[in-house]
Amino acid sequence: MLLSEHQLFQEFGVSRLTVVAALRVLREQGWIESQQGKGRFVRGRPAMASVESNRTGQAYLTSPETDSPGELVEAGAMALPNRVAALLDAQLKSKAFLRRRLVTREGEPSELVSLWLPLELSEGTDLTSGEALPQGIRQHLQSRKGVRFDHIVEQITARMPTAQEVKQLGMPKNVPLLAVFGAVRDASSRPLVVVEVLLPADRHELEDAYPVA
Amino acid sequence: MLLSEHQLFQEFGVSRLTVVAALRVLREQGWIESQQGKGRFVRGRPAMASVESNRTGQAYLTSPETDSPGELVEAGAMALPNRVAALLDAQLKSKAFLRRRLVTREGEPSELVSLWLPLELSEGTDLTSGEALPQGIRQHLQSRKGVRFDHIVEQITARMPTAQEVKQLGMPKNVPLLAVFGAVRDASSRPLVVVEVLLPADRHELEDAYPVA
DNA sequence: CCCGACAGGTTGTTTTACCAAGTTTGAGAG
DNA sequence: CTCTCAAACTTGGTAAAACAACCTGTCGGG
Repeated sequence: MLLSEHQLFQEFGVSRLTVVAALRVLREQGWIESQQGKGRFVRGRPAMASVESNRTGQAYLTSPETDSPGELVEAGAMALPNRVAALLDAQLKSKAFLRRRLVTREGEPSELVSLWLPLELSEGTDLTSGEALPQGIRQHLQSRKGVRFDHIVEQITARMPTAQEVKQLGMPKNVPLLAVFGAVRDASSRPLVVVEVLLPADRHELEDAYPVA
Repeated sequence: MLLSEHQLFQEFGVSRLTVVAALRVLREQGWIESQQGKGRFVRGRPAMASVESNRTGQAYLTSPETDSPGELVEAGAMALPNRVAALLDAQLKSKAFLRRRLVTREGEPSELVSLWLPLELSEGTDLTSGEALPQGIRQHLQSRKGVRFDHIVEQITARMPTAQEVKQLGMPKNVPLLAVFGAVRDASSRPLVVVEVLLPADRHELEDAYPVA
């Protein structure tokens, strides 16, 4: 149990409102809980703090490409796969700019990361060049094109790899792939970019932590 | 741009602090943003509100079993698989209570949901009976055993199904399984329960939405 | 012995007042 | 015409005070 509001604002020489405002922050972050008439109690959440929340789609958009070694395997305008066209609200069989990188970890091919951009969003950016971006993709697009990332709709599926994917990723052909699609949207729900991450299931798994509602 | 604080508290006949408190809630929920000296501006997030956040582990713990038709295929003390033992901080090859249900949708087998409980947590609960629970699992355990769910660590993997799983789920044997492990913990990080959900990848995918940090 | 009223604690919420800090605008000096 | 600067707006934050709702123990009376 915590000290009462009265004790706290006397001890720290501030007003009651200030104490309440501070305790409200703690409550909203989940550290304490309060019961009217009884008091405030430490709930304790060093737990969630030690397990980082780790959303796959997010990571590839914020960290610079130069941080993870890899090789650009494709960059240019391509016809959209159906699923990506749906996520981008685009016509079936229409074209968009594709940038695909094979990321390597410890010298071995590890995952295949693809970025689809509508053509008008790719113009005037460094994404069309063959170089690795020294800046995060999110940072780059927000400053160059004036768009604002707001939220991500993430879909996770599993499927068997194609022959080409087996070759590129150097994986056994009877092992499934984890496929993560992240559709980035702005605040008015307009799709901006789609990221697809292909992970061989024998070498990767996804982990995330979240509070119970 | 919104009306200024001055205009708002005059119009609604409340104090300025009340207006500010209300606007703070809107800001924390992402609807508006405020700039000191300029004003408050609608940011607009009907988007995130329309896409429900949908965590797989969560769903199976809160909704009652009687809501989803299915059949109990296993209930009793079992030796723990290695991965589950690790998630429960238990000794390898130790035993725990297993409750496994085959959930059916539209008359067809759809997913396999397994619940592992340490033996001391299963005592005195209705989970050991063969009946479907009319209450959510979370509700049941919190009231019967006095434990409090705090957060979930979720791992997502893909693998090929075993022969038994192919038979139980009535799925093709060359289609991978999406496996979701949810380790439920209390506020001090002590593991309470592990849920495993097995989803045939040709019929299921996971979808979730989250704000860009 | 039991039970209800009451007092004194707690948090929840609002009001009024004041000052600080950032932005914009326009009047006046040059 | 241009520049400077002050005034008037905005949000951000604190102080002191009051009342409401809730919990818990104590002190009675039955």
